[in-house]
Amino acid sequence: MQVGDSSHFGTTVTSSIDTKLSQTFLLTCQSGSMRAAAEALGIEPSSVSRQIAQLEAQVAIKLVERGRRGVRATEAGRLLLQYLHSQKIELETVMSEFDALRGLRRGQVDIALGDGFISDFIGNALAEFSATYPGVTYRLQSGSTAFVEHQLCEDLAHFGLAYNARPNQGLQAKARAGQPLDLLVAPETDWATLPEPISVQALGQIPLALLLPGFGIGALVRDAETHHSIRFQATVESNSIAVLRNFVRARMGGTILPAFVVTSELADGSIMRKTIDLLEFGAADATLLVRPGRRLPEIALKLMDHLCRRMKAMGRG
Amino acid sequence: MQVGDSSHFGTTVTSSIDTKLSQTFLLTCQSGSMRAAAEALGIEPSSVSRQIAQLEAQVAIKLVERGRRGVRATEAGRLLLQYLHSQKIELETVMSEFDALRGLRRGQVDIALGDGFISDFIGNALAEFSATYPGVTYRLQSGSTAFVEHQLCEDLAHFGLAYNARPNQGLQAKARAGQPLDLLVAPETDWATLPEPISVQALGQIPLALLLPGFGIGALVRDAETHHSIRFQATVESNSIAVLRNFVRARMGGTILPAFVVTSELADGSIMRKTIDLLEFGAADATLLVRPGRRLPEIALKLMDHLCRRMKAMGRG
DNA sequence: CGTCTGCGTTGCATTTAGTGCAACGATATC
DNA sequence: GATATCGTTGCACTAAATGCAACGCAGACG
Repeated sequence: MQVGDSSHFGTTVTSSIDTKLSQTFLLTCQSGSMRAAAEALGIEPSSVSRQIAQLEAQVAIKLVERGRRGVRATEAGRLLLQYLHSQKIELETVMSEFDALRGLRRGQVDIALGDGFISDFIGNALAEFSATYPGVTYRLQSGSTAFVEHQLCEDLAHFGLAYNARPNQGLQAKARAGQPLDLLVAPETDWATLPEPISVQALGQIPLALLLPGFGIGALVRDAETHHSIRFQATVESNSIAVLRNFVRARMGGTILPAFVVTSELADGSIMRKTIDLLEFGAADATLLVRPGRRLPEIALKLMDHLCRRMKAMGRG
Repeated sequence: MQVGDSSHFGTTVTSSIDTKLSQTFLLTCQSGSMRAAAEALGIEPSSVSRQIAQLEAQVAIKLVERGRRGVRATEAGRLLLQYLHSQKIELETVMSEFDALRGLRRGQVDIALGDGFISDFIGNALAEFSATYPGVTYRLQSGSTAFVEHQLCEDLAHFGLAYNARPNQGLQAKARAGQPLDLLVAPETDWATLPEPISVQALGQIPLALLLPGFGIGALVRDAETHHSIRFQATVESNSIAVLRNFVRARMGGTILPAFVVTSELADGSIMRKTIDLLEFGAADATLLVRPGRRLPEIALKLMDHLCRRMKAMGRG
């Protein structure tokens, strides 16, 4: 029995877990295989294997089951993952307090974006915000609405913006802006003189630039086509909002988008909006989602506040 | 503005803090200077300096103020220390759950021991417990009662054993065993026939082996000398309980100790105890202390339970 | 039934980063 | 103002982490 001896133990007791090892372990469990984690980390699979083996030796318990298609966390591994997650949350809190100490001159905000068009919205809203807080890094990940919800539930993003999101899971809508899909056309064209609301039949006569069905908006438009048994003239299909915008400004036809995407063009008069006589287009909205109970960095809160105000300002304008 | 890029940042954003660096930082703040931390870690002061500088670079904020006599944590440093402490607590929880998974075949219990004599008590009580749970490591640190309290308040020990502890601070006494200081003598000697309780005058006639004043018990005895204006015959003074015990068994005289120190000798009849007619000797007790609210590893709880039962069993025996 | 593809693991040569040593600069104390 | 103590920096060196290649293993497929 050893008394007052803190340096010598049976096998080597770790009073703490090495960060590099645990991060590798975390990424491996998330990606499901060592090779995937290795690629993500830009290192060799052998290093991942050794790091995990070393981590297991330190905690003296098996953390992953080596299976046929990759690895799966053991009971102990799940415990450790849970711990690492809580660590990450706590560390974020500390880091945000550091940001506050620095006078908000540094920091990072993770945002999950629904459908591609929102990135344009962010491009505008964020540009303003970024001017106020230079030095802040924004990590934007875009994907489907389901992707946004997943990112939030896993605490991989501080908040998210999604189109037509229903707060099904443990998510809360901080702000919801009615964002009907309108017809956007150039003012000098004949389409600009059509009486509002634009009927479905009239819409069918206009050459349109539409988003691909992979996007929520694109899918919504296609749904309308089938439900009302009409066929739009899709002159252009794209995955880029910029393409649609240029299509309109070139007077080649119209497009169907939420108005806020072209805020600046509406302001300077280069594009005008016209309401469409379709219930499903009018009910669409954009939602700012958060996971309740999560403590966010100060900058993230400020940015959220900024976005909320902006969304409410243009809510139904 | 970067979208979907998570690998490239301004200066290098750390989503987590390197363990080695943070541990060095922690130890440096605790010990008050880099050189002290370096000695404790068995490395050079230059390494400590570099590690802290590196940590500060990673979080991009000054963590310590370099002063004349060592270093002091800055505001940010204190935040980080607080974080590291909570990390340690959470990690201990995880580790204890690992222990549970292993079926309690491994683990570590940190114990703070008041005055040296307690280490003998542990040596006995722990021997039994250790037989039931082999593979468990016990980290025993002994010092003054104040030292024990400090260790507990800083969560450096799971529980503590102290002599004459008053739960002044946020500490709780899990068990308290009356442990009066008795006169211990060999049965075959004349002193064994003295009538109980032994008077102070009679005590003055007996050659005694006493603990050095550095120990709580030793100090208690010396206090009694001054308060009652008597003088004991201190034939032997030592910092070792074993020396005192052997002194008695060699029939050289008596000693003043709590009876539980010589449990086995009392049982086999090689030493006998005699009550002393002194209020301050009778009121002394041993206390098992914990900091309420701290979640302890399962093994620590089991050992505490074991000790509590043992203490109560011999409480006044 | 053998091949083939994916996985994790191991041995060895190389590179990287961490360390020790020594000298230096700064700062309170006497 | 001399001095002792502490943190910092430059440089040579050592130890640890990595990359590369080959291997063992299990399921998929012809």
